[in-house]
Amino acid sequence: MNADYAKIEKAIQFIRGNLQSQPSLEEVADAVGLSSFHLQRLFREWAGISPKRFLQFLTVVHAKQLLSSLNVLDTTIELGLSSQSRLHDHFVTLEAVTPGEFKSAGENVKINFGIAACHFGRAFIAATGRGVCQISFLDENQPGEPLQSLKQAWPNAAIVENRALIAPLSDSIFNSDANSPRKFHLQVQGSNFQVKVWQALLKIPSGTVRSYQQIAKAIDRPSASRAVANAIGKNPIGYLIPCHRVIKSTGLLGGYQWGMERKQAILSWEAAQMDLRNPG
DNA sequence: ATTGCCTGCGTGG
DNA sequence: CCACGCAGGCAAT
Repeated sequence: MNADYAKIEKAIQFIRGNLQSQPSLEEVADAVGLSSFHLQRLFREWAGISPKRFLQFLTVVHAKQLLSSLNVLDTTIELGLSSQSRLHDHFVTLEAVTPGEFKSAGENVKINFGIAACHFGRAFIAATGRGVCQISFLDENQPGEPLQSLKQAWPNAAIVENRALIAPLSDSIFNSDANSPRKFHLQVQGSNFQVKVWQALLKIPSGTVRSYQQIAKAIDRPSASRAVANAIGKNPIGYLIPCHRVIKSTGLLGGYQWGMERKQAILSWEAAQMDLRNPG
């Protein structure tokens, strides 16, 4: 299931680079190095829908629709009220610690970390006794980076690898099904502003997106879209804090610290799940 | 769909 | 306090 992601990523990369020419399935398959039949099957297994449908989710038009359909309802945003359309979302609580507080109180913390395969590549996951404190997707060119930033964020902690502990955790994060949502507790450090932003992200339902501007409004700092973007870029807990669900107001994706293809993949996958459940 | 100009704002020195 | 850089926005093309 995970080795597939590499292929998916390649396919997305190719499509993004050739948007204007609307590549056919065959061309995409060619670029990835698979037969079109194989690629078709791969998509179905990975996303649950046909490639054609999936590729629609990659377009700017689609993203714009998601943004504007929300605007019609309300732009000032009550984040998180669309609970009926919520699917495959986790219930996440967040415990925030300022860097200052951490310095005095946060010693003798033990952190377990591990790397596990998931739907979107390999994930680096770390947790204290109190909760998850980091989720990063592994860049195979910089495999040491996540551990490095973990150490930097928690300089006084005892950090140990514990695959046996992390593997089931990873499983429950990435493989929970819509009918049995899991509960997670997160432990993060950040400035007040950053924490506010991250909390706002938690209220974006799976399968939908918001613009940076909308998040800025939601935290009552309507002109701070840029600062919001910066804060989002520092999100230490990928996926569970769904920073991938924030895009530019133009419908373009904006950036992603773990790679644009991955952002696109996660968004499209979530859109696909939504689509499966709620066709038409 | 692409480019370039402009901006406000949190962050770190 | 100031300078910096940013995962943005918008208008012009």
